[in-house]
Amino acid sequence: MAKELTTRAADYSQWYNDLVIKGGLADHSAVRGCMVIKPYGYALWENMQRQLDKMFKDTGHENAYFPLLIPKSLFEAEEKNAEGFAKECAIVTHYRLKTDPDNKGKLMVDPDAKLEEELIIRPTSEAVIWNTYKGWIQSYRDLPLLINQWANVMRWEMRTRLFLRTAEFLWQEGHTAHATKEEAVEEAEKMLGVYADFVEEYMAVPVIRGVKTASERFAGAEDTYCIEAMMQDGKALQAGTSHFLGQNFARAFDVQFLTKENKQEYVWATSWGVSTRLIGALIMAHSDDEGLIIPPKIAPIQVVIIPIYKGEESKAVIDGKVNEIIAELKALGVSVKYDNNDNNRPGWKFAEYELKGVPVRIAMGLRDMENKVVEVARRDTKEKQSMSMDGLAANIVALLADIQQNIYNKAKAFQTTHITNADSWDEFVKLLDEKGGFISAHWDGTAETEEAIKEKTKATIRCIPLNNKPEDGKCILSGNSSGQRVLFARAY
RNA sequence: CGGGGCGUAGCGUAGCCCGGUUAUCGCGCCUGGUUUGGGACCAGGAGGUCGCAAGUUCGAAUCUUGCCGCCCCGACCA
Repeated sequence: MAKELTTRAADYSQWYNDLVIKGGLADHSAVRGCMVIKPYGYALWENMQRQLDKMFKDTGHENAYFPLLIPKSLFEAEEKNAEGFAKECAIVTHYRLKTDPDNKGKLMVDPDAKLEEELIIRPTSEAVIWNTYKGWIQSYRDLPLLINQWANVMRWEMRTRLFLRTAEFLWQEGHTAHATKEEAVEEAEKMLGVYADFVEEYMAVPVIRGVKTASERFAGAEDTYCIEAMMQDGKALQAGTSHFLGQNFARAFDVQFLTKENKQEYVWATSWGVSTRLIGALIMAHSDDEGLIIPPKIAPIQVVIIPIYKGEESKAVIDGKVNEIIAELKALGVSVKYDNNDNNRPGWKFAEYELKGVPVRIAMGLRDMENKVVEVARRDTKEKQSMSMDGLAANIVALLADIQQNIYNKAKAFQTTHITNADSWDEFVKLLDEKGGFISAHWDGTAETEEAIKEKTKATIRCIPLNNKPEDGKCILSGNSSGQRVLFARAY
């Protein structure tokens, strides 16, 4: 890599960009703040998508699709939500171009084709979805309504970063309607659990489950639950959110239902989402200076096989044996790539697949064939070992599981050593500047103090952990009494 | 949106301050050959609106102005 893993912001950004681009995941695009996701990156997203989708369906949700464009009048219906997103909307104002009479070969916006009402390119779909739900919900029998959408959204962010904050990004957004408050809160918490399970089990990134403070809440929500992950430079990243929306959207879009008792009531709502930002989290949590490290459970390629041969004849012999191995691996559900491309030499391939983060590499030459072994290298530790061809596939499956666990353990150890208690202001500031990570500290619960801390240190309250234990203490800034610690960090 | 940097072949770049033959080098690409256990070597070859536009000049990659785009830092960000 061009730059080494470091915590200096500019160098870390360079390191991160190199990983994304050289790892073959994505490119910068010529369109402001957008990116091109390359086939390898998209395959990774598809694997994540497939697993998440399964988990959503296992919890009773169905997929649907809603429009990209939202009429301004709909968008502004829920005031807080509209206000929260107003600053970062792209807006469609015209529907036609025409040739420019003053500029040959160029096109201009046709002033006669101005829309009467502007259309907002969705930054999130609550408005258009709740406007639709109004027509779908009449009775308690229509509830709960549990729907998810896979879509792209656009937010005109001032500053963009590959995968972490692009102007256009891919995500899923779940939008549910319930008859009771309790059921909606339960749904929001349940989906947060689904996210946490996915990110920890499949992406091997440990997370803190928590709830946001009022000032960090989603625009239009009553409560925002989140999972927070720790990156290798000591900054936190919000990896997913789940919101209890109360009856805010139901009131804004007049979504009422008749109860068993024949009473009109507003429904209770949730929304929840994760995006391609998860790929950014994956990269920054695991990768090293040699390139990406992708956990086996979501890796587009789990095993790459590289033949080492001299001349066409030996290549044919090795091809034959490798095809047997591939068949055995595939039978056990392992995704394999055999790179017998003659254009690149083995050393080049070794480096290439390390950059791409392929978990296991098998190399086989004539020497190995004679001894009935292969050379197996694991990406996470870079260890190499000789493995017998007898029972190879089963051993590879076991190795993949071991790698998955090891990647998680390493990230977990990093997270654990980067949650530090601070009991005084000086300690708090020193930790932020010298160590980073999550800092567990007492806070008096006021928005003023939270804002003041952010102002002084750029650290925000990432969350109040769900499993928090009550503990008496004094706020690190104001000195007022506090009943529990909260997690602070500088964040992406 | 403020500050900084950059834009020259597919990628990375030299040249620019101080204007002057045919625009430099590396990687990649094409052809042939030798190679292949950690990013091979030799020989030959192809590839350029120097981001766009206007201006200054006998002459502009180089100077001036405007515009466009990208990256980094900050502000902003559920």
